[in-house]
Amino acid sequence: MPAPGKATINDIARLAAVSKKTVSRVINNSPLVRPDTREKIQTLMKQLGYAPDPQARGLAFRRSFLIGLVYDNPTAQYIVNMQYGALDALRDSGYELVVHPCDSNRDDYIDGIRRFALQQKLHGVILIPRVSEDDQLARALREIDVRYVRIASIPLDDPAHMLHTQERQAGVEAANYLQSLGHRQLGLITGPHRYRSSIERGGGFAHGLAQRGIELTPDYVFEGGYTFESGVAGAEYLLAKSPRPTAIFACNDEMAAGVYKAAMRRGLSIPGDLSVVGYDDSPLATQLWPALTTIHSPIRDLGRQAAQMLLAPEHAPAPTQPLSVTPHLVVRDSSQPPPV
Amino acid sequence: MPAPGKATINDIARLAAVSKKTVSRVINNSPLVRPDTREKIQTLMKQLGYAPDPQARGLAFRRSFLIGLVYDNPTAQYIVNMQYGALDALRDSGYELVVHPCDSNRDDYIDGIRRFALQQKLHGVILIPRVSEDDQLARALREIDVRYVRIASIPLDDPAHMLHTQERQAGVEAANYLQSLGHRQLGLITGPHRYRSSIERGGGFAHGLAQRGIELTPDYVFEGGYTFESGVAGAEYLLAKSPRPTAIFACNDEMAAGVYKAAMRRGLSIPGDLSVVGYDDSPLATQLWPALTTIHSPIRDLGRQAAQMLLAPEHAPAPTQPLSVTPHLVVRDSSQPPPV
DNA sequence: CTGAAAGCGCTTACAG
DNA sequence: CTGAAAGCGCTTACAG
Repeated sequence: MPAPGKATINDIARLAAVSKKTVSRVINNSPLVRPDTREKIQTLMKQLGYAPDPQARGLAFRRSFLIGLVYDNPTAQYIVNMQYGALDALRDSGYELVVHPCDSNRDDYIDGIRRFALQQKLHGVILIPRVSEDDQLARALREIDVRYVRIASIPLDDPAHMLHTQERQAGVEAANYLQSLGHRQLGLITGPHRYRSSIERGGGFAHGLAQRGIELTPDYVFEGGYTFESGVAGAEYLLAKSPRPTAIFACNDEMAAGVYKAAMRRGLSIPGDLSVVGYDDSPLATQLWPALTTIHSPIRDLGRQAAQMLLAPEHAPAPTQPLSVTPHLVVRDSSQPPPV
Repeated sequence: MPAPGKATINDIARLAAVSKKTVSRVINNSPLVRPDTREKIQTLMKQLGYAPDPQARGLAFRRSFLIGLVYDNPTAQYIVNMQYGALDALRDSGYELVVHPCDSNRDDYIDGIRRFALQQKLHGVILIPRVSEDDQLARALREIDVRYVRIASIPLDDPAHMLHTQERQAGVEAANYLQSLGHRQLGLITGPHRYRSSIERGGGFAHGLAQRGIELTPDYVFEGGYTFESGVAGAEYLLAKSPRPTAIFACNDEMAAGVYKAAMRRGLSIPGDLSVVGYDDSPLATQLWPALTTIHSPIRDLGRQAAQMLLAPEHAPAPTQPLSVTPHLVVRDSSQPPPV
């Protein structure tokens, strides 16, 4: 009797009086096993606490049971939620999650990911913005025949490889909300233009306003860097304008926190003098005072869906439309109608 | 000529006109290879972009090249920094990092980790508070002969398995600092008593004050839950006392943010009326206004050291004293001498 | 210092 | 529906 957790396919085969090939069939859910044989084997596996060795299986299969999570530099909360989501889907699947941050500013970064995928014979890879926006990376993965899912704010790839975050739509929602409160003089602090998400969030906001007949002139738009300091700078800029905006939409919460600082320094009260809406619903949002109205994206769901897509059977029917996930506005205490 | 990244030990052996055992010796840095043979083989490996297959190696070695990172529920920033640190040490080592969150409130959680370690034949495991504080888990890992490193605020294990965070010392430093500013009436918001870190941080603070002749009476100590809301509650409690404390030490930044909220609601200015010191130096610390004075711990260094310990040669001399890492106070804008 | 044989724990390809 | 043989890409144990 082998030690618990140490049994091999040979132990099971011997005890079940079948060949190891039959045990293998049970492991791999082959239909070509008589029901009673299958049951006998499954019982035995449970009794011995048997789990097939992923390395041996991987060696024979010529690929591993590892999913890679590849990202450049999102916020900590984003990464962690994504990991939790992916792990939700991988639980009890026999697959494990290997984290692989990278620096997409290095011109050999794709090579690093290729080597990673090749050497570990990854089953698949989840790509998060902004690396997910890189078509060259996607092509490199296709070339070496590694499955991948790209999480992005626009449909950049086949539906089978895409998870769409609908950030533009969320920008529209922020615009509609502020308009409905009665704001007419708005300010926008975007992220860097090289981030597709920034363009979508800000673009959606401007579009939403335009739909309701409010013009957002370019001098009320400030390009930030998704950082606290750039939020401060953006707010300094916008709050010095005349007429002063009564509401500011910042394309992430960190910049929104910067807006708080600039407003407080000027003695402006939030939301009395200025409404602020952020994006991300980071932990910060509820820890600021007043609590921040912001856009919540179901990041964990994204991670779960991405992992599920990678685990789907090889020839499962591909969706005709990219799967997507819908962010929504969370109203807290940083927004109200403009002062009269 | 095999495709790049697809060569095997057999290709190398054939092209070098040696046996694959000799190639294996080069891979494993055996000294039993003639220098010129070694060099010929190494050149060939580089030319073909050869990297040994970790699964095949693992199968033969009876253990994998995976390091597990096991944690319950620390903050996102902590997890991510720990991961970056561990990956710093693993880079180009052939080892990969597999993340494994768990729920230490479930009574079968140790079993889950055991199965994970056993099935993946992990090379080693990094344990973060609070799972690192669980002796039963450590024992379980020892029983199945899996290497582990425990990161904790007190030396719970052999030096070879410990990384000591010196949180008590940091608590003392916070006390000394506030005392030196002239504060005599202090308040303390601790974390939950079931967290060892909370006891050390708070205990160090009280001890530091006592050393300088300042008594911290129990009614000026509030047991929080490391959450924002508990920080608010703690501050509500402390600020209602008479005499009112002129400074509060919160055992993490999230609770310190809660103190901000409570103070602002009461119309107290920070740091004019109340000094606040936090712990963690989370992103929040610089995004609050005023920026928070807090304790910075080199989490990434911790992760790096932990991984290095796991990679150390099997019979490397163990340290006689646990390795440790020293946090330090970062003074920002939330602290100043008490009002006169 | 080097190598031929056997084996790690699985699966593939084939046969029945 | 089931199995014997060969192989995945490495290392161990042994021999020289």
